[in-house]
Amino acid sequence: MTKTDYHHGDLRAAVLNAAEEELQNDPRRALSIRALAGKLGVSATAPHAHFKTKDDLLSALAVRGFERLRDRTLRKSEMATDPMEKLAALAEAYLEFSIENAGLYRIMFATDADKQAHAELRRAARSSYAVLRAAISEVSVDGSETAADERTLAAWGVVHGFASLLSEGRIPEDLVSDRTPKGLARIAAKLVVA
Amino acid sequence: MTKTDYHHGDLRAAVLNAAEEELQNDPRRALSIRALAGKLGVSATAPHAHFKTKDDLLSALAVRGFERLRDRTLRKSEMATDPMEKLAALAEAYLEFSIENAGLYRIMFATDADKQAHAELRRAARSSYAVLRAAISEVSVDGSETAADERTLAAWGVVHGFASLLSEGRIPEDLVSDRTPKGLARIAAKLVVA
DNA sequence: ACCGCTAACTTTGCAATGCATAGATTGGGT
DNA sequence: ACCCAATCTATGCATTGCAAAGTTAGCGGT
Repeated sequence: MTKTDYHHGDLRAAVLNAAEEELQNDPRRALSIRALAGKLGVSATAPHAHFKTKDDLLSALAVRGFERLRDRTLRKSEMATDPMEKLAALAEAYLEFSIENAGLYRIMFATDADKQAHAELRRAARSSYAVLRAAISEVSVDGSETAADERTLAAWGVVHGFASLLSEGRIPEDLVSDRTPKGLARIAAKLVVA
Repeated sequence: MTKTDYHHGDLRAAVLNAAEEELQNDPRRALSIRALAGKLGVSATAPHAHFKTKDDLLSALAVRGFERLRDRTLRKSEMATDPMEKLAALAEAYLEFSIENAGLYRIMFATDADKQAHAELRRAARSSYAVLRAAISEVSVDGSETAADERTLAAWGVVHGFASLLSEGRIPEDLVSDRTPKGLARIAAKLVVA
């Protein structure tokens, strides 16, 4: 922070924080760089110094999201001892995250541009994946490596699918009674482990 | 078609077709009403008469998508007699659709706005769901109704999850050897039916 | 302490876009 | 034959992402 506020201090982080806040308030509304800048009291194009394009901003947000997702699932799964419980806890944490951070989650998996090009983003996504992979390995100690990989992919598929459908309100309430993260996680875990 | 081309004839359908074409050419590029209008040789705001907002256009596209998805999965699954084969065929058709119509698929499940408000869209999505539901029922004749519902949801979750991950290029190739629709469908079907 | 360099920020401008409004055109129903 | 409602055009406006050029200030070397 300087006396005059010509230099913001850490505008990059401030923009990311403001963006997340905006996503919390209105998860489905598209972000606007200019709006964020205005909210922070800087000129409309100031963020451009830190994010060359809007995709860069979205990618940076996605990286944050994957890191949080990893931390959260990891923390929650560590609380369980039984492998099966651990898997269920993982799925539950994943779904909770996708609900509570719906806006961020949407951006994480949005395919608007070539975000998959960002190395850092790939790494962050991988890191989240690894948590799930480890839990699966514990459950299926007898299976082969490729079987575990298939199971991991399937598990991610189910949970991610649930999360997607949930966020779009596309899980009919009359078909599944318990649409809470816990209930859906139970279904997913049962499916994977059986 | 009139002599003078003041009246286009069926601009609504033409816009939808042009949009789909655009999505084929560049599945991740955002649609532009004005660009579509230009492509069709009408004024920039002409489509506005048929689609009050852009969301209406996207919703109409999504409806088309769900109808095609339903037809395609239905046709493909009917070719199989064995219930298990039928399920696998369904999953495969679903994944094929999501790949070949990546742009349309993205819009179908994009949660940019309150598309879930459109009754017609909900009906179309339901219709797709029903096809899967029927196939699941055949597979698990012994289970209870709620079990079948859970399985259906899980099945949709897996397949939709795979499709999403696939479209985002987020299925690591070194983890799963066969990333084709057939290979992934096999994994999904195995998971659901086991 | 001074100076220059560079990153951070502002200003300005442009093009694309969605949308509203008002006006022109046309074909169909009465 | 006539009206009118649907369809399309013309115009204008606000928002947005982005580029280019200028301004400011912190920081390191001398």
